[in-house]
Amino acid sequence: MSITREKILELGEFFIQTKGYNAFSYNDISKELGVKNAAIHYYFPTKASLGISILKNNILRFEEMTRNMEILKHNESQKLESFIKIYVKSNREHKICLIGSLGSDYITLDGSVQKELTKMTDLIASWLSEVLETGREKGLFQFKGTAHSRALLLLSNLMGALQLAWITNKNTFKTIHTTILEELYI
Amino acid sequence: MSITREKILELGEFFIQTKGYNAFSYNDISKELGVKNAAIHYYFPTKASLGISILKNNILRFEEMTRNMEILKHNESQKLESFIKIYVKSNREHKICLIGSLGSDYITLDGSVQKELTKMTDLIASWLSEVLETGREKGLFQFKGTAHSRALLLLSNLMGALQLAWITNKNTFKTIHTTILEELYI
DNA sequence: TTGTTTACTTACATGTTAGTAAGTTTATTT
DNA sequence: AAATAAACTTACTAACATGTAAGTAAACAA
Repeated sequence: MSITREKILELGEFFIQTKGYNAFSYNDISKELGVKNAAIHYYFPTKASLGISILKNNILRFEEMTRNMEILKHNESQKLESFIKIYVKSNREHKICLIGSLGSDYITLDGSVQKELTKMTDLIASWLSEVLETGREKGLFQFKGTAHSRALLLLSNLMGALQLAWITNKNTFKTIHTTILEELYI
Repeated sequence: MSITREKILELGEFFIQTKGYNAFSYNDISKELGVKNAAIHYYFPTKASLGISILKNNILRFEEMTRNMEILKHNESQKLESFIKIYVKSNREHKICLIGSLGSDYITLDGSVQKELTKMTDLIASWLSEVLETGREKGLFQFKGTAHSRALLLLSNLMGALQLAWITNKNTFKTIHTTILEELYI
């Protein structure tokens, strides 16, 4: 409910997606916010607590998004494209995926943050899996293997594509994005 | 030629692939090696210089590997599988890909390290692209789109899969790995 | 044998990090 | 009007980071 708290979460997420978890500090956030270092500790006593809150926030937003898709009666193609749009937006904003960023720092994360990251990843993979399976049954998509393995393939692809785009710049992300869809649609 | 120098490079690479570039310190290396901090600075004055040397080393090893494949007259399937084997090994050793690890820290890297990382990535993508194209012409592989876009897709997939495997543990990597090959082979 | 180079160590400078304790201001409740 | 709670700041600590300067012991070269 606090506006400062919300801004801290927003900035923390931004820094994870740009500099990475281990490269950003409470000072980066406090400077940007125009408060002192200790003010961030007031809301999030430890960096792990901030990490957890950012992830919990993302889980809630993801659940809200998928709930809305059901209400708006999106079909599986629309659902998948909405999901991919998140990555297209990240790429435009020169950010990488939260999962990808925290994933590559996994070992250095506090166990509590690791747990939340795993939870979020499992949630997304499960949802994707269901969308792919239903879409295939309806004849919207075509692919070999299980929907779950396809979901993991897609997720790792989007994650990796954002990172590759940083290194090679150009339109690497769009190239990969297009190739994924070309293969999936009948 | 120096054995200490070689060991520093080895340890630096190991730490990048496990803890990440920003999470490991010269102290991590010196402790492991049984020398003092300043000894690392003797060989690599700055962390960026160490990063560059690790990447240059990897480029040399990659070029040697691909050269050997030509000499041993490997076909494109064998070439591709040798490449993928690097990732299978990384997964077994609980390491992520150098490109993926440094890629997600890209913004925080010194420009000189960024440049070397881009060079290495372009080299690998180009080689992969050629293998895929020739393999397709020979009827070994099947895929839509350009070989270059397929190469980027494959690379981002392998990169992402290693990171996802850390988060979800289980046999995520093998699942993705199998799915990639199923799709590529005729 | 003397000088130089190699491969370090000791010791330190400087900055940054996560985190804490105690105090202050402002708003809200009793 | 007094007490309390929220939202901070000030001021600090301990640890660790990258990096440097100066010294040293051993090997090697002239």
